[in-house]
Order: sequence, then C-alpha cells, then structure tokens
Amino acid sequence: MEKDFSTLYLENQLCFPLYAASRLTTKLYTPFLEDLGITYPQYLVLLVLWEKNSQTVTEIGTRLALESNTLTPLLKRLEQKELLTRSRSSKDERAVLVTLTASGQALKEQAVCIPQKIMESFANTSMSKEELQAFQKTLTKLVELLGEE
Amino acid sequence: MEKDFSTLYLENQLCFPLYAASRLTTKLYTPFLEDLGITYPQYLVLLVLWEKNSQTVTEIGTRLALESNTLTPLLKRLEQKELLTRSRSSKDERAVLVTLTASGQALKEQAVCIPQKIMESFANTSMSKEELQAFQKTLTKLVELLGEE
DNA sequence: TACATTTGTATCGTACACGATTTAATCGTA
DNA sequence: TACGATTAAATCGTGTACGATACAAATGTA
Repeated sequence: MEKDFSTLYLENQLCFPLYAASRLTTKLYTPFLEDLGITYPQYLVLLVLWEKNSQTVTEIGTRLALESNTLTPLLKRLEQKELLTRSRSSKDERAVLVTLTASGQALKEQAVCIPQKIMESFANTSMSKEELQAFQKTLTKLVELLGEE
Repeated sequence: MEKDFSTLYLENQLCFPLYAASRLTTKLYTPFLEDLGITYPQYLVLLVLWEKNSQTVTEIGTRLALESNTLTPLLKRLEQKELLTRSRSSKDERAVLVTLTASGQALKEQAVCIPQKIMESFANTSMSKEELQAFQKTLTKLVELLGEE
C-alpha cells in the first residue's frame, strides 16, 4: 500500500498558485511602471504615500508588511530619483519621516490610469469583473488573517 | 472638482493583496522548511521533482514559471546540499537533466506532512476549508490565464 | 552541406525579501 | 534621576527574481 502523496501536488498547495500569481501579476504591471521609471515595490510605497504624505518608515512598513531592512534601501533609491525625502522626525529622533517631493506627488497623475489598464488586460478573458472583485475580497481577508501573526 | 484617485487605494488593486498574501504565506511555510534545511523556492523545485524525477531545467521552469537565470543558481545550491545532481543530457547536449539523489527522494517522506500542517494553521480562523479550496481554484485559473502571456 | 535561426543554459547586474544583529533614542519604573 | 527594556532604522549576509546578454548545440532551409 503506497503512501498518499497527493497533497504534495504543486497545485494542491495554497502556496504555489499564490506565489506564481503574485509574480505574474507583477509582470503585468511592469511595462506601465517602467514608463514612470519605478519598480513594482517602489510603486507600492508610492501608493501608500499618495494616500497620506509624510509617514515614518514603520508606518509604511506596517501598511505593506515590510520591515526597515527591505524599505531603507528601497526608499534611498526613491530619494535618488528625487521622488521623496527622508529626514529624522524632530518629535522622535529615532523615526525617519518619508515625504513626497513635488515630482513624487505629480507622479500620481500619471499613475492613476494604471489600475484601469490592468483591469482591461482581463477584458477578453474568462475572468469577469465580478469574479475578480470577489477574489480580491477573499485575498484581502487572507492577508488580514496572515498579517495578524 | 477633484479627480477620483480611489482606484489607487492599496487594497483596491489586485496586485497588493496578491503580493502580500504570497509573502505572508511563504512565511507560514518557512519554519517547516527550515527543519528540512531548504528555502521556499527550493521546496517548490523539489515538489516538481517528487512528482516526476529527472527533468530538464526548462521543464522545471515551465512548471514554476521560472527561467534559467533564477533556476540555475538555485539548483546549484540544491546540488551542494546533495539533494540532486545536474548533468548534460546525452540526447541533447544543450539540456541539463536534474535528478534527485537518494536523500533528495527521501526528503519527500518528511515533507508530506507540511500541507496538512499549513491547513491546520487556518483551523481556528474564519477561513473554512471550502472557502480556501474555492479560493485556490480561482487562483489556479488566474495563474493559467496570466501564464499564457 | 553551409549558414542563419532557434533553443537550452549560464552569466551579469540590479533590486528586492528577510533573519540576525547593531546603534541610537525613548520609555518605564524603581 | 539612573538604568534596563523597548523601539526605530540601518547594516549585513544569503537567496531569490528577472531583464539583458552570451554561447554552444541543434534545427531549418536554400
């Protein structure tokens, strides 16, 4: 009697489809982001700052579930592109305040069309707008659950 | 009249929840994989090889949507751990055949409990087994769509 | 059969992720 | 008010991802 290994089948695990979907979706965004001269994780940081300017590294990290070891070099690259500035908070010298520059804020105008274009990529597929939205809802719930740690 | 920027809200985009869910799920697997002495992408490669031993780099890459620039160094690390061997195919000298060693095959026995343990992490959450399975189904469909490119 | 094209890996450079550690500032409390 | 504990960033090392490129083997075709 052979052991049952079916649970090890690639698609039967939660992890692989998530991993692949994430990477492939990132690739979908890439051409649009190249027009803006930024990478995908950099885009996420900008999304957070476009929502609310001037946040600390920790605040951005909490929102994206990333820590300073990932964010610090990434933020420095965005600083080099002159999309934001980094400065110690006067209230708490430990905290670094990240603030969009004028061009960082202006980039939002160019980015606003991206979500639309991504949705359009699904227009001629079997994925309906409704299905995508329901899917996204479950995803967000999953992220909340996993994020509680 | 202010422009509508709501589509730029982090959670309203498909990309972010996918990205976060993928990373957080990987973290869920990590402690179990550390017991086996492997990383998460290495685990995925092993899953592919446990299904069918002796595959070329391209075959593994097709399955995981990864290319040789990612796989080659990763496979070399698994070779160093003596979990697999890499050798040129005699039929086609361009192709590299990746074959599990005895210990590479033996590791499957230790890995078989992992999916179960992951599912258990969701036991006391609001995510039911059914919801997870439906979710996984949509995910797989999404991966197929995106993978067609 | 020459030779341009394609295919299969590998290499290189850049940019994340993330565990572990370090350093400095702040906080809590005796 | 000392001082240990906590917190916020940064640094370091390892391991992916991935675009661009290189190169050799195989293939297609005039």
